[in-house]
Amino acid sequence: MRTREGNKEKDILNAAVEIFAKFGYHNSKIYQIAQEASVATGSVYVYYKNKEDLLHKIFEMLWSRLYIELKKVSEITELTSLEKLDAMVDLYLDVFAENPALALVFVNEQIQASRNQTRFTKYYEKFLDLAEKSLTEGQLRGEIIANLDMMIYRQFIFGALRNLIHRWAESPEEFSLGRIRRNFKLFIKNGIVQK
Amino acid sequence: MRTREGNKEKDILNAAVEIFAKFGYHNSKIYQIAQEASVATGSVYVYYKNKEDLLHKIFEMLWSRLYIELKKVSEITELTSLEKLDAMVDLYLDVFAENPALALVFVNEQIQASRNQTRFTKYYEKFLDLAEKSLTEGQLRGEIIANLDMMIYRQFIFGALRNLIHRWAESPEEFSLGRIRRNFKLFIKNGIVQK
Amino acid sequence: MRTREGNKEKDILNAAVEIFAKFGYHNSKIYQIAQEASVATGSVYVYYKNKEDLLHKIFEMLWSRLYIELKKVSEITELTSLEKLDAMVDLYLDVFAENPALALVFVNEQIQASRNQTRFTKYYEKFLDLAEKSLTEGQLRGEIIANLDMMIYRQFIFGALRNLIHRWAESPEEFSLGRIRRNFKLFIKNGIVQK
Amino acid sequence: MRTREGNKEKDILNAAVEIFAKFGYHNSKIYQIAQEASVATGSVYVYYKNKEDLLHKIFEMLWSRLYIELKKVSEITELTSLEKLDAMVDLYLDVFAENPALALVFVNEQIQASRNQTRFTKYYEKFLDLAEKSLTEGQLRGEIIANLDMMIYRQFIFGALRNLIHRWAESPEEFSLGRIRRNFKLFIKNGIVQK
DNA sequence: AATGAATGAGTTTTCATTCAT
DNA sequence: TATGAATGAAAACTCATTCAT
Repeated sequence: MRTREGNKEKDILNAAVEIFAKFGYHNSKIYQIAQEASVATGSVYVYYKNKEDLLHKIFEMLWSRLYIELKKVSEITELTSLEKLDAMVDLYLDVFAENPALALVFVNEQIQASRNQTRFTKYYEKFLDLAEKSLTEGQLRGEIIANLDMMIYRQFIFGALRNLIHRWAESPEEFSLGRIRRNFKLFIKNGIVQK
Repeated sequence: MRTREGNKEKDILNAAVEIFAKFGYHNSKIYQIAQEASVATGSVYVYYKNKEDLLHKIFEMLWSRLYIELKKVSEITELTSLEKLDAMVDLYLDVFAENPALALVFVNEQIQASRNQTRFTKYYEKFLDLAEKSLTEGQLRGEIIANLDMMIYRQFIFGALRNLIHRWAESPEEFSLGRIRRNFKLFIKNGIVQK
Repeated sequence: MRTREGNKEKDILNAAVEIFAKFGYHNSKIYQIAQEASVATGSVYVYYKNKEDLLHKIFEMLWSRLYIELKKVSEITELTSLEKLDAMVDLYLDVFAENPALALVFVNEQIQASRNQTRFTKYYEKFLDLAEKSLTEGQLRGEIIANLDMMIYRQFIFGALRNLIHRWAESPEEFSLGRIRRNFKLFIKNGIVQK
Repeated sequence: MRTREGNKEKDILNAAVEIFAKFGYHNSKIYQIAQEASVATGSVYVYYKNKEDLLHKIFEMLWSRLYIELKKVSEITELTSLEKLDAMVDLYLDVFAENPALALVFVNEQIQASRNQTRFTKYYEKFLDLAEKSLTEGQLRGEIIANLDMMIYRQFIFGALRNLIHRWAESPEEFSLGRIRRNFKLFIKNGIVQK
């Protein structure tokens, strides 16, 4: 619970992030969110249509941020495709860095958020498409192996990154973001085989 | 004693897997599971304490199978550590290969299954520990790079694998297991950089 | 649970007395009674129509015993009416003396037993009627005060006796039957005023 | 805030008294109570934790009233101990006089109310202790026989009174409170023996 | 007669959502 | 807007009773 200047709509969404992160979407009660936001239960419904809407708004906010950032990165022409890949990992981690609760909701409730709602699948695909584009450029330039199964690869790195963020959000002291950042970039590029 | 034509206990568990996979744990109703298993609602409670127990039994069955298989693989002395890593990926995929619904439950409900239940976290850690052991051997033999952050790496591959299984379970025709199998092994070992 | 020679019907009824005494009628489960009687759940229904029937049979057995004993006492012509009153108290206590569990069921479940069943009210009235007859004789003989409101008085002593039996059944070491017997007889006859 | 025309909390408790009196605690359904109180089923749970809580609140209210009244009586120094005893009988009857349903619940559900709850046993004991104190004073002043087994006696009169209240509540026209009041006081003090 | 697995009607309780103020 | 009391639909779970063997 926080003292606030008066942006109830934002307060409620932040509260929802905290509560969803703590108990999971289905175990969270609207009155808990209201309490966390220091508003009355009914006020939640002034700003949000229903419980599901809260979750959707969280994902919407998140995906649009991710997409905007990614767009920026993908448009920096000075970067090699491998540098772009690194930059994408960074932006991804940066979005969550300030807010572990948000990371937990993102990781744990993605399935629930997608149910009855194809919007996020699209966002998600758009995001991966953009990432893929950079990689394809890298192949043309000979920086990346030519016979890369992109469809598998993008799910590969996305899953790996998601799981590491999950670990970090659960125990930030054990899995520091810096350590994740450094190693992740190595793994996806070079693998682990001793040459 | 009434007839017991089939194995109701098993039927109910299989039905639960189907229903959980389709709707998610929280959106699944006991009567749906009963119906799917062609038994009365009350019969579910003859064999299982409650809804959560159903989920736990599914995970128990799964993890014990995974662990047994992994143990076997890790004890084959003839394999190099990289071959072992491949074998582990295979066994993991093989467990789910016959049952996409099971894969979906495993991937989507892990968090719910762990709540109020530390048992599975242990299984999971035991599994990763065993995998890690093989990798450490590989480092000693010079097959794997020495400066590998194992703690990050094991979460890296586990997350990647989980996500790929998820994609496959959702659309097996798009993401065939063979394709996943082949590419995954390449990625984790060699990365994607053109040398 | 006991080992028995083979009178299942009786075993089940005794088991019901124990379980009803321990948990109360409504909190008792048929399977508990079956277990206590070392029979299968279904066997209870071989001998008794349903749960309520068990309770009715217990009360039936009890009231018929009480009534038979009372009849005997009331027919002993050598006794004064005050001696008869004492004898009645004794027979009442004697019926329960050997079986505290039975006493508890009798005291606690009387209301439930009477619901949907007027039979016991009749027994009960018959019992009190017979007791009343002895008292009326006593009035004629001048042993008992003439202006006694019998209708109130009989409920008075019945309630008092019931409560004392209850106390005894709950903690026999604190409220011994002998002590109850002795004092009860004094109270109903002489009161407590110092003359 | 929605209108609160009456006092719903009190309405529900009163409704519970009526329904419990009519059907018994275990045969009463929450929706019956809600209906009797003209509220929705869920509203019962706004004011009371669960069904058992309703019963507890009834007993709490009752015992505290009884105890307060008793305290008052016991502190009137002008009364002899026998007069105090009479006054106690009066207060006891007065509490129920206006509400037969309450009397029935008090008499019939005491055992259920005590289960999982020692609070009421304490109230009950405190009540009897206070009554006992008055009697002991009477013994010192020579108003009451010295060799009175108080432990038995207090259970004796309590049981008798309870049963008479029960009869009255069931059929007030047959057992008028006035008649009970008058006779009860005679019985406990003087017994029935013609001197 | 005896069994105990199977049944499903019946009830409590929860909680997202509404709405009068 | 903001409130929070009131709602009632929905679901998990219980357990007396049945019945095929």
